[in-house]
Amino acid sequence: MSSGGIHHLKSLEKGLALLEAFGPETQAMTLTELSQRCGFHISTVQRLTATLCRLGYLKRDHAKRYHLGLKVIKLGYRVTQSMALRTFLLPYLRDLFEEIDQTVNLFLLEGDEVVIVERIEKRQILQYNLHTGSGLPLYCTAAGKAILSHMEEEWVNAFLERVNFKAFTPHTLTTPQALKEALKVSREQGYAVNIQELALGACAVGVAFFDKTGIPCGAISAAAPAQFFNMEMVKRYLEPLKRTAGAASQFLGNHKD
Amino acid sequence: MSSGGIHHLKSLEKGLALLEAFGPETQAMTLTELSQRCGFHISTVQRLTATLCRLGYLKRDHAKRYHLGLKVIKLGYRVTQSMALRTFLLPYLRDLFEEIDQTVNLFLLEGDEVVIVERIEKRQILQYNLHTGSGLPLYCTAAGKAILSHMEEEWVNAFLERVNFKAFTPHTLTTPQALKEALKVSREQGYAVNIQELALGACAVGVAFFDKTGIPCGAISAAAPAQFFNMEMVKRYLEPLKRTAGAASQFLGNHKD
DNA sequence: TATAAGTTATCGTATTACGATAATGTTGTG
DNA sequence: CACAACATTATCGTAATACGATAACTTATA
Repeated sequence: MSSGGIHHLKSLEKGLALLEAFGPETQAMTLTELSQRCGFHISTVQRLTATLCRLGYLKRDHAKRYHLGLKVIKLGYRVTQSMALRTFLLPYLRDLFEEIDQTVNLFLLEGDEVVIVERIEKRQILQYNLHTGSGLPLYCTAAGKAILSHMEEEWVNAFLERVNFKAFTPHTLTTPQALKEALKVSREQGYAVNIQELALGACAVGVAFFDKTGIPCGAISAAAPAQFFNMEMVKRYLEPLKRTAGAASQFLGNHKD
Repeated sequence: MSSGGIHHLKSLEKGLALLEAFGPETQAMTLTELSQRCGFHISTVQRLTATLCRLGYLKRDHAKRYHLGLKVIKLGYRVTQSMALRTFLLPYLRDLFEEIDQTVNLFLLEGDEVVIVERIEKRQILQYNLHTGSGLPLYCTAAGKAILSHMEEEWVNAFLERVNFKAFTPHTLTTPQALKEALKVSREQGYAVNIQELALGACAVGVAFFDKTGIPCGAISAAAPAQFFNMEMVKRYLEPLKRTAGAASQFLGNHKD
């Protein structure tokens, strides 16, 4: 009984941890590699992989390396399909995209990051490796800062305690002071901007929306290349962004989730 | 020890089954609903949901209904990120999209269906609810028929035994005979077409690719609205499609997975 | 071919997940 | 408002199962 609640279903937790061990750098792993990476006994990994393979969540190649199976994608797809907010907002997002002709994102707060739940991407030379499911830090994204700016000070302070600032670019805010100041401005303005804080060349404007208890739980953002980004543009995007975020808040307020 | 292999990690299997219980029609479920739907004892469901909530795979709203959590999306995202073939093909697919200016799809065979692994969608009036992770039948998709057409006859016969034909449109092939004939033509041509067999107004051309053992394991397809679709178009798309599918086959041949 | 490393199979034991039941909380109805 | 019906949470003894050590076997490496 190590951590957390009273019910602990170990093998379920371990099985999911095993799936989470895979990533861009670890596409294929052998039994022992998995055992080492997860810190599980090799017998345990053997049982886990056997079960997961049988269910289609893992595949094994002829070199006895394990890969994630397609069942995992299908599972991920289930979420977007079974998310009322996303379904509701989809037409609004399409309208927003048509109106501003820039990449638009729907983010939801998940722990200490924002996760892309829907993204309509403008095709251009510079393509980002962002998709539904991508998790991004709060402190260097327009969506994240928009959410933070509406959080209670207590919450923000606790967040600042545990966050590990990383300078993705020279423009990334990496001190609690700098971030707090930026959040104050954002709060007053009702929107947040990200000017090349996460990636050079990438800018965005984000507006938060709120659940029925008034807590910011997500944001809509519009992204644009740095060379086209300016205050005039922000002003132009602001009204449609606020309209879309407002629709989200309203939906969450009426549909008691 | 009901079915399958010797190792059976029940709670892992049940936990994943629980997640799979969610879908467009079942976005939010209570404990007892989940218990009924999955056929698990309520105590079991209680343990499963507690564990999954703690791990972020489920969320519970104030009405005590469970929803899929964002962790599931993130997990799904892991697959596409950790799939060598997809990473390799992405630029080819972008080129293909530019060249033909139609929606292109990368499908992989998974059981008796094809799953979209990557999709570059042309924006147009008619938008389909298809995304990465969508699973589609083999017998009424260009990709599926392209794969089937290169399968050994034995395999196809076994498939025809177990498949449950459903007429999505009046054009859907719903008999083994009709399908077999179509597959014969496809095999000779080296590509398969889907003319409004899955959805009215939707057509596609698909070309299969092969793993290193020569078994067809996926397909590239190009989709177009029915009003624009004709033989001349197929001819125009064929060469770039074959080129892309060829790249996939070559990749799978060299990278021993 | 010899040696090491990795994978699969076996098995007794301690742990854990199971499901019945009871207690508590919630919702709907007269 | 009180009662009933239902749903959720907590408790607990037992049976089952997941655990991990070990051995047998297979595959890579020098």
